Amino acid sequence: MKRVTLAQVAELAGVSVMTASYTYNRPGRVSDQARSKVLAAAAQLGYAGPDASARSLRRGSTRTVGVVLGEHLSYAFDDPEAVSFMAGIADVCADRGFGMTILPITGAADDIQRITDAAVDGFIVWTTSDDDPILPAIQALKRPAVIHGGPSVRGMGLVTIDNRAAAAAVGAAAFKDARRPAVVSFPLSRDRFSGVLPGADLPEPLFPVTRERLAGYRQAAEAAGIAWRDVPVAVCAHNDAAEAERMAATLLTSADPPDAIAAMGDQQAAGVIRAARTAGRAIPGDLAVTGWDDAAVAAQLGLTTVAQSLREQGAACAQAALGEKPPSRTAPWSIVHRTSTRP
Amino acid sequence: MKRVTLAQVAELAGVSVMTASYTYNRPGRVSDQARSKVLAAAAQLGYAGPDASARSLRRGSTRTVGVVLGEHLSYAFDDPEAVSFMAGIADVCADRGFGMTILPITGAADDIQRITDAAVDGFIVWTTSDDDPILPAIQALKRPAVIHGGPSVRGMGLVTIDNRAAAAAVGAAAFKDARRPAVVSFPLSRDRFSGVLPGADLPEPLFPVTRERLAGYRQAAEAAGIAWRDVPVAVCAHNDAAEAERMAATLLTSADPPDAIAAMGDQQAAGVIRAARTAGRAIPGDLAVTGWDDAAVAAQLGLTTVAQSLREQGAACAQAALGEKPPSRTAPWSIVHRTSTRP
DNA sequence: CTGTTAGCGCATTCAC
DNA sequence: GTGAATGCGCTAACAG
Repeated sequence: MKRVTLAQVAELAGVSVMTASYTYNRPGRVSDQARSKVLAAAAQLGYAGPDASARSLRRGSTRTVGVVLGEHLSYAFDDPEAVSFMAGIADVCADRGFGMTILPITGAADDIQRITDAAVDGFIVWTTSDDDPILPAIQALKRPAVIHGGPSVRGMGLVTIDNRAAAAAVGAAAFKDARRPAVVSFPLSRDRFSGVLPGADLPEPLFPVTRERLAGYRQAAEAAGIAWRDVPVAVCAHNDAAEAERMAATLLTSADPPDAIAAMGDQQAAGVIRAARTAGRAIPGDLAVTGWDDAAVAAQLGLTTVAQSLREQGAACAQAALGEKPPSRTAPWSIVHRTSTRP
Repeated sequence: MKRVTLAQVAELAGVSVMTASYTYNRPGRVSDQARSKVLAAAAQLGYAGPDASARSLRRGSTRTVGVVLGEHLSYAFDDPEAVSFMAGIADVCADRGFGMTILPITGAADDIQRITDAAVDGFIVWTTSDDDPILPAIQALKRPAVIHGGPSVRGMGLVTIDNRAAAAAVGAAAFKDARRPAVVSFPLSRDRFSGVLPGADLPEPLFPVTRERLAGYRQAAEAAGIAWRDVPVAVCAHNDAAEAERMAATLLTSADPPDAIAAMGDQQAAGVIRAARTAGRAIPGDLAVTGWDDAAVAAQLGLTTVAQSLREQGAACAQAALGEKPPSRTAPWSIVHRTSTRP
């Protein structure tokens, strides 16, 4: 069973190749008679429509966007934030008749190969670090590209909220009336260091999102009269509830335990809350906690958090990657005050 | 800035097109000298590598698999089961250097168009209904295709567990010592009917997974001496915790409330447990509950459930869609007994 | 190790 | 409303 071509269909239908092509691409420009002959011939030969690769080559576009997901793909799917971002991309792609190709980054050298080989018209890159080698690779492709979160790269769009301002705002809620604030942080760089350090001793974070949020938390701490060197920052290697719970347990059992913890994600905050329960701390009395993203779990737990629509940001990225419009750069956010912080 | 071609690179490098081509595809077959000339020319022209569409056309394969996700794509990403299945696919694709294109199904007529237009070598279809029109469309493409869960379609592979047997087994745990068992079910068909009916009055389910699980629950009920007509089945329009919670609340406040509920997913079971708490029912004393999939939430809630590795099944689907090996058909499962059922 | 030939399957011209 | 020619950018198959 070999591949059936449009030419064979045309021949069997007794029309030219172009008439057959029009039947699929501009049905209106073909007479009913010709069209039905073509369709009949196609059915008889088992021709299911024009070949996608040939068509892409011919028209110079694949009608597909590539979504670059850092680290394990599984991580991306495990992360509800990433997932709703993807859903926003999917909304736009489905509407425009575009496909959406997932380009998983494994950390191996062939990542770049997969990027340059991808049959896509544009790229959407999920938050990564300043030094990620895929960035120059995508840049060199000179196709429309957007980065979500950061970093900001010449020639590529950026869709993000003002992470520093939002962190300062939610940090203010977290650290209100606190004597001993702490932070549970996303990874600083791709080497995935994990451990607790005073804020002032942290190495420079290479993930812009992490860097900005830390800067905002620092502002909030200092506004509350606490020096950054006195704020323990628990750096997680990965963004998940389990590691955050372990980190929070460490903090809470230390000599001078925190009475406020600002996390960087709702999942992390959920882990912190579990650790607090285990340690017998009341929330917010003994410990104020804040999250980020206003996920479902935030509402369930009464978490004060930063609300942003990852879904809308995903949609904005998709539009930019399709070349429809320049990315907005600054997406809206707001603080949702709930019961996990002191009133 | 026009598209740079391999021919231009070859010309600038002073070699034939094939030498340039080999430089990218079989670096070993080219002298160091030629290779560096080609690379230098490419760098000078800003050539980033062979065009993916042209390459796909030429070699007759796209090195990409298509993943067909029912309903809203967002649903797929919102559902942790689906997500770990996707991660399994991604594992295999990343390893083989394949891309992974998401083909979202919106329910509109152009779904089929998107399927036939997809530049993919094979298809993986996430659980759907017997009458889903995309099935014949994919079948007609005569490319490797696998369905997860069901239905079973001629010419397409199937990767699934024995849902009926697993349902009978977990149902036995759920309905142990129960006088009034009930079921919280996935949708029966794509029209998304929602409501509570006696088991015996249900319309024939068109989703094979739902059908098989219902059949298993029926076996379990009858084995416990309860007629299927006496088992209320709450059919949800969607697979999420919130709707399951509402359904369970309805069941629990009815005249003759259940003392055992077998759900079809852990998320649903989590919703049932929330409803039980709200209604002041003790678990498993007043109400036994079972889930499905052994997700993280199941361990947290002490849920008796069916364990299966969606991730491994995703990987198996990917291998089949790549034509590496025929699908296994029957994946392993087991019952995990925890504290949500009577000992 | 390198080059020549010959299309892959289709859609954009531009005729008629 | 239909058709003939042309080439999109690349690589398999063979020579040399």
